[in-house]
Amino acid sequence: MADTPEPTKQHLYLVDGSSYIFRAYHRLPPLTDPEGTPVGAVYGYTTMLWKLAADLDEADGPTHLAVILDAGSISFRNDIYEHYKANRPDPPEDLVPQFPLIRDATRAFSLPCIEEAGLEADDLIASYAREAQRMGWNVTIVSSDKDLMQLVGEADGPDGPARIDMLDTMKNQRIYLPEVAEKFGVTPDLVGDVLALMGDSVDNVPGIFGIGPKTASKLIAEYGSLTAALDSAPAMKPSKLKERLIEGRADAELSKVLVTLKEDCDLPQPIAEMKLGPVPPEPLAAFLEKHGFTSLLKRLGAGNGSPARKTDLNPPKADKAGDNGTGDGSANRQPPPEMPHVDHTAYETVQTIERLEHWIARARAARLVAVDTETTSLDAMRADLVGVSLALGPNDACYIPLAHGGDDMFAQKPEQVDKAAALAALKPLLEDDSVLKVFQNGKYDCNVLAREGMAVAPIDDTMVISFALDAGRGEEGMGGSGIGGHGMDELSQRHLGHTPIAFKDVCGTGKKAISFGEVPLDRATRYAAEDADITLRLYQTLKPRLAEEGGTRIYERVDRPLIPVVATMEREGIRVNRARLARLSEEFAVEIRRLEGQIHELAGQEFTVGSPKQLGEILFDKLGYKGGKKGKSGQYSTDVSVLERLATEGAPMARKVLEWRQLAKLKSTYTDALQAAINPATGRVHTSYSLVGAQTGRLSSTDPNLQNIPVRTPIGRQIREAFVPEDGNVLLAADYSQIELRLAAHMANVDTLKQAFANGEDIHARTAREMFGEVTRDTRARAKTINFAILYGISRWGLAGRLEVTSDEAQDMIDTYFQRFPGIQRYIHETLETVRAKGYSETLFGRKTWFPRINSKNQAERQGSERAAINAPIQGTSADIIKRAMARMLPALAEAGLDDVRMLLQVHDELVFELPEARVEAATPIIRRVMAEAALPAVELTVPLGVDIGTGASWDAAH
DNA sequence: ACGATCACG
DNA sequence: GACGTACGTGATCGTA
Repeated sequence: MADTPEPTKQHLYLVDGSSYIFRAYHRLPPLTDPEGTPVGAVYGYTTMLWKLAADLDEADGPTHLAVILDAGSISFRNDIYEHYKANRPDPPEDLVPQFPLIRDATRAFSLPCIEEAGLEADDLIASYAREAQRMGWNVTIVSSDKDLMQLVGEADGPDGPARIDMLDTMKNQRIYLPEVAEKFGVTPDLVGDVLALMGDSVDNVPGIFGIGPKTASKLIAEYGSLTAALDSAPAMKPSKLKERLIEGRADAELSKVLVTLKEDCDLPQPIAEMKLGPVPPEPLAAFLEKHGFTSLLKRLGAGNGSPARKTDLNPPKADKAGDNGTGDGSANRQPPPEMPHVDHTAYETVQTIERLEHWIARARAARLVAVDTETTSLDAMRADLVGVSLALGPNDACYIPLAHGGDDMFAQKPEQVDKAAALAALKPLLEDDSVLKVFQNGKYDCNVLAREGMAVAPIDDTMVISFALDAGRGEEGMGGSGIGGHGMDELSQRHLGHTPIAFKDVCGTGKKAISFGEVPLDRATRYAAEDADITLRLYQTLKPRLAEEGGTRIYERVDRPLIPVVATMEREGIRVNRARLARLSEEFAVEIRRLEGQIHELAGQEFTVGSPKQLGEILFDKLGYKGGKKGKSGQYSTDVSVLERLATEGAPMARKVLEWRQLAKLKSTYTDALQAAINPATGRVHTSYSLVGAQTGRLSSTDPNLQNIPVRTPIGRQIREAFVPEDGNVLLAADYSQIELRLAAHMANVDTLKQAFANGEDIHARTAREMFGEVTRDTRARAKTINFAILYGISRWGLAGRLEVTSDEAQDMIDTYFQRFPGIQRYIHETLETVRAKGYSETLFGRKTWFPRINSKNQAERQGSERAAINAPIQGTSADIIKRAMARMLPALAEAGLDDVRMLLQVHDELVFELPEARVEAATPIIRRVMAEAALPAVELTVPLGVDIGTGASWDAAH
């Protein structure tokens, strides 16, 4: 900054090389260099160094810089505690050869690289940081290791305060006191105490068992230190926590020693030698050349100089040498062309109709515009439109507020274009056939805009593109959100190296959350325009990959056409009979209370029946039933299989609990929740389908989930009776019969099974005949189990458990199956070979599912991936087929003049329609044909696809 | 926030 | 030598 006092303060950057490389490895695609050496992590590391070196001259950039590495896996901490870091898995195979390359890369930049046997990088960093601080320098630690957060803060130096902060280059985030407080709830000097209580499973620091981050922060904040907390334990009121603190004291004290950084190491190299200057280009060029980092090489050449001279590297525009080249998700690809950094100040707030017309005209001319809507709710059927943002190029984006300032008619509202006028102006653009609208999760925006009277088309969707390219590649533990690693924040992080403004930072969370319409326009613009900006950047990054990586077929022919179809289904919704649900709720409540009384009586005490923990203790400890098995959580298992067994062994309580559970489930999950889900405006229930929720390509359904409405028991089926058509209409349910087994027969080319399907046989009976020689209730049921086991990737023990036979007998059955149905074994083998080699499986229509853990050294993990990989092509092909049917269905019906047939629901192999009773006869053959022929012409199956159709006055009756 | 449980294909 | 055993989902509850 111009007003920075001279001379500039010295600023030491300490790069935690070891931790960076691990994170870069997991975040970046598996690039290889021309010789086939894996270099993805090294590439990430190199771009980061580049950027840091280029920041010399920046206001807060480095004047001095060093990379600190771990010398080995053993440190002085192992003398204190032999298990320290003992549960670290070996690094992945393709990361190992990259470790030495880190030193090469650092040397190529002519930067000092420091390591010391017996010391961890953290200790060296701590010692250097403190020394620099004593000299009055500022220090930035480039790492996200939480242990290092202990160092953050200011100390008095010889000429004013000297500050230590951290920089997380993967998240592009500075870490200072507020960030530490947010993570640990305490000041940095107490971070070690928190860590000592909570432990660290990655480093195998024990902590105190049963105390996690939340409890640890609370205790330390409350008592002021670890010692004080431990000392206060005996005086606490009796509780689990008190016991744990007393029993775990030694563990905590040991942990404290382990997490405390050694700040007085001898410094292997003087700090003065870390001065950052122009980087000599020759060694760097040689390194970049050797590993095929051509885009960096080009940048080096074009800049005609070193990365340490920022001005040499960059075009005149505000284009810093970028952290946006941190990977693009595919092997052996060039990083995308450079994009300028996201610049929030470049965005325009559109507040007049003239400026709006200007943007619309530019969008028309560009023929491509990224669009994002801001609303009051995540539920597209209840959301009110608050504003729209548009992006035409990087940093070339605007936000058009439409309803900021709340509902209060008299409140002072910010200047904004009249909503009706703005929408009228936008409508022709959004409906223009010749202008492509790009969204991130466009189904949502299209539904919101549809409710404003707009049929937005054509559209592209970066989330759906990402799914076509990278299903299964997302981070672990992303399930549940329904977007499986394809959300905007993850994509931006992964492909652009940029962390967008978080919604919660704009609107807050919990009770203090405000609606987007309450957000001041400047902040709203930064957030909203950034979303459109990023969507456009993602599109430019991801779209080219479709063609390069064979994703076009699945995206253009299956997933993309489905977006408006599913959007329409969501808007249709389905009618439910509220009174009927309410009556069921009441009946269930009565029965639940009755059962609860009986259960308490049998237990001889009151307890929470819904608590598996308490129930287990009652059954196995108090009542003394045998065979209680505790899982890894130390709890008895009380699931159906356990309770069924107890019931047959004569435990009356078990049967009662099973009934209680069934009713409690039906009431809370269905009869109560469905009533609450009825949309007051439409009187119907509108689920939300995720197009990217299931890695195999299936849809998933949330809010509410209408894909798991009970059907298997008579009592549960009563809930289906509450799903009804409008007066004069009927519901029609059409489902594929045994589609996955049929596909398995085709894909594994099993003649016996194919013939059985061609002849319309009962496939489980046929299997029973082949395997056991005769068809009885029992053999058919066993055959059915075995058929499913095959689809899911069989193991002798798994089958043995289900059939209640020994694992030897199960093995015999598996052998027999493979013998009677040759082809299955070969299919399994070949599928696994391909997945191991390529990393992904493919459906008949070319949908990829990635299995990053298929070659894991962890056997359980690997075998899990293997089973999933056997199933994915079958489940995924089935999903492709019904999706193709859905995309064709309404046009086919309309062509026959049946435009009053509404498609409402999809349940994996079933479609549910609502139509006038008089249309059933005409619609049935069309629906059957579209579904049965959905694979054609792309794939000619060697088995017929059977479709069962029924109609009725409720979903239950339609089956 | 997470595990246990259970609803579906 | 031990591990832990069927694929894919989402909602609810109790516990922490």
